[in-house]
Amino acid sequence: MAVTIRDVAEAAGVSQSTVSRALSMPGLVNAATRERVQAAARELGYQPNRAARGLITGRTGNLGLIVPDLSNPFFSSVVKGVQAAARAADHSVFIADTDEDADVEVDLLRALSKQVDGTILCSPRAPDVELAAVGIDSALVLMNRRVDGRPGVTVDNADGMRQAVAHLAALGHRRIAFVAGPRTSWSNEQRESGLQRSAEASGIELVHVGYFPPQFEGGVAAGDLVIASGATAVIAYNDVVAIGLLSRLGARGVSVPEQISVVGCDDIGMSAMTHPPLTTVSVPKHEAGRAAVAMLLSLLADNDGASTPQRELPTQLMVRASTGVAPESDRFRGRPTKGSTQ
Amino acid sequence: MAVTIRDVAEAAGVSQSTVSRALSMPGLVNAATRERVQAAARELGYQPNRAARGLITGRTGNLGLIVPDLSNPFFSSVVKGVQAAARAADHSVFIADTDEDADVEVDLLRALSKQVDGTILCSPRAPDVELAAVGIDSALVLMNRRVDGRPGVTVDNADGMRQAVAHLAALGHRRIAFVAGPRTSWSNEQRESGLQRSAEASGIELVHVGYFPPQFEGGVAAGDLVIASGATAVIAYNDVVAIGLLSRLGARGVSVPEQISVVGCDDIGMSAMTHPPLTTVSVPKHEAGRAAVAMLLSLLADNDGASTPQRELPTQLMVRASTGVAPESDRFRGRPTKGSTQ
DNA sequence: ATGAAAGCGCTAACAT
DNA sequence: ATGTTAGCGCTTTCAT
Repeated sequence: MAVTIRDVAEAAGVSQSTVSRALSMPGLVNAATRERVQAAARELGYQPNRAARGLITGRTGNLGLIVPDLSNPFFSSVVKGVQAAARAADHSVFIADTDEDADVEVDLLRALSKQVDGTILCSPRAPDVELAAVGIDSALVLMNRRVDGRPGVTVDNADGMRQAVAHLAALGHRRIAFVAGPRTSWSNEQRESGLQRSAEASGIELVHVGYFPPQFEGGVAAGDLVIASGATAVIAYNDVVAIGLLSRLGARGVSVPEQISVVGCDDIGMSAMTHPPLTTVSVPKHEAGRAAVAMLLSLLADNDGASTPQRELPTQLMVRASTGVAPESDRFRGRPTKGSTQ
Repeated sequence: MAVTIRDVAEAAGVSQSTVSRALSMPGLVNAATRERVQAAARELGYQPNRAARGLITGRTGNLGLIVPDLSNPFFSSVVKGVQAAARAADHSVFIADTDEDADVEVDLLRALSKQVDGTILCSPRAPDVELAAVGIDSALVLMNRRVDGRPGVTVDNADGMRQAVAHLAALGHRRIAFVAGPRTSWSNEQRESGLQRSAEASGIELVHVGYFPPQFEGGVAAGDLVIASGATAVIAYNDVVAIGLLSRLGARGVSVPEQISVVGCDDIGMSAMTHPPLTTVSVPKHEAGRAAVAMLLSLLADNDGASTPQRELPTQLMVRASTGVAPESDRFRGRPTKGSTQ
């Protein structure tokens, strides 16, 4: 059996409560006894039983994190940020993956909420009304989503798109394609509308080539539509899609950035390593994760359930080699190429 | 306050113990009362408090999973398999990421072991002696590692390599490069030695181009060495590295598979979507995750701490377009190409 | 088959 | 400043 608070109390010659205080609220005990207790605890290798503590404090010391797809590097970065912040605050985190399924999302949220003090719901796909309504037993912080009445951490997607458009416009592009992500993604919506506004403001023609799964294959599938669109530049919902796009453009023999410039979003690690390296709107993933944890913990600290803090983090365009000066015409299109798989 | 067993007991007009039995060991109570209790529980939305239950049973209902790097799609697949199996058995899982750091690994294992019934340590990088020695409070199952005295789930890496070599040999390749993964990776060691044996047996010359981080950039870095090696085919430690390789080969203007054939390992989703699609040794990731959970749970069930079950899963070569007939000579090498970044 | 009672390890009043 | 006591919600003897 593991060593309990009682063993420590006996070893130190004090009562259980003193041990409890010496360990949790050191200020409340005499320095001498405190040290004696701490020494005994250390010597015996005492580790408080979290279940027992939780039973009385009503806190589990656990956080939940729900993401649409762990295999998307964007989310694994967020996970790492959350993990780090949680560990620093002596909390553990349950991670769940919804496989992009909005229904699973709410179910998981309900299930998790029994076992954690609070949950971070990252890039939820469920509709606003559901998110506003879910009755759960613990705190909830949204990430990459703004819903009235719910605290949340977001990034300035619209400004990222503005930067991207400004960059492409400066390079002479006048017709830009957009490969959208899931319709149910708030980030996609934000990016799409931000893009639209910026394009209008700069007199750029925007071609919406459709909604695609936010995965490599989404980009591959979109590639041919992008080529057919006649655009000289394309902005993808995220880097994973942009990389799929790069792959398909390569297969079709279209060279980047000579014939088409490509811009991604998120700045996942791999995007700096592709050929060519991907120009992308960088999102502070770790920081967003940390911010969400901080918000959750502060919510738990001052338990006035009414506050719904919001925090928006900046985005930053990273200019790399996948974007370049616009080609003078689109004469290259339609020329059969060696790499073509058709 | 949440609804407790006491509320259910009152509502059903029975004692707490009866409620407990009706819910946990339905066989022990009268069918009539059982239904009454279950109805009451359902009506009140009763959810047993896991902390309270854990306090008495000594089980938390939680599992731990430690992986080297969540952003590697291989591990996110494993995670998904583990999650699914755990959920099916009504367990939650704590996931931790070591960032490929062997020291963090053991620390995390110790920390986790206090809060879970058992832990799956996936692809550990720590040395055998440490793994054999760690004294922890809960069960441990290794994955992708075989250590005496520890239960584990592995895959037949050597056979996968044998299949790959046989495939390449049949295509006429006589000189094969190998891009190794981390020296501390057991899988790498298995793949390397399996490869060596198969190459010898088939009279193939094997060129070891060095050890690389198991990431996209590892493959990029290895690319030039592979080209310089004079090999007509290359086998990479895993798919992520192989994809980095593909990228670098493309940048250097070396065409795959015409000039060099490329084989990966793991069969991550993306590998079927690259250009060209990647021939790879498929590893049953989900199944391995499920198997590890099953092993862990069975270990927990019959708590005779002595048994150390081992399970090995098969691997399967997936032949795709990145491998082809060996070029007749290596005259292509050194020719400057448009794609070169040098 | 059911109930009463003890207690898992801990913290939080309440005493001293 | 420290000790005593009473539970947190549940399972599990032990009675009945």
